[in-house]
Amino acid sequence: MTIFQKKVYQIVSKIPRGQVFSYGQIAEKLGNKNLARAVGNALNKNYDRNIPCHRVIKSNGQLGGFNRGIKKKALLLKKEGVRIKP
DNA sequence: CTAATGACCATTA
DNA sequence: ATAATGGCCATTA
Repeated sequence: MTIFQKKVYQIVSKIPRGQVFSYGQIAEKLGNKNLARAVGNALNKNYDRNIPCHRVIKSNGQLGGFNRGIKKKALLLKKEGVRIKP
C-alpha cells in the first residue's frame, strides 16, 4: 500500500452514490491530471472491493477495465444516472 | 539506477 | 466514426 494508492483509495471511497468520476477527475483532485494512468494502476493493484471502483470511469464516459463482476453494479449505476455515451 | 507496464487522456490522420 | 501516436505518472522487475 503506497501513499498514492491511499489517496486514490480515499477519493474513490468518497465518491457519493450515483456519482462517477473519471480517472482524469481523480487525477486532477490529486493535483495533476496526468496521474490518470497511475490512478488506474493503483486501483488495479489495490484490488479493494470496499472502494467503489465501478464508479470510476474513463473520461469519455466508458467504463474502465474494472469488469470483474460489477456489471450489475455498473448497470445499477447507469440506472442511477450514469449515462454512458449520450 | 534503467526499462517496461498499465483499469488513461488528448491530439491527429 | 475508429486507429494510431505521444505524453505524463506510479509501481514493479
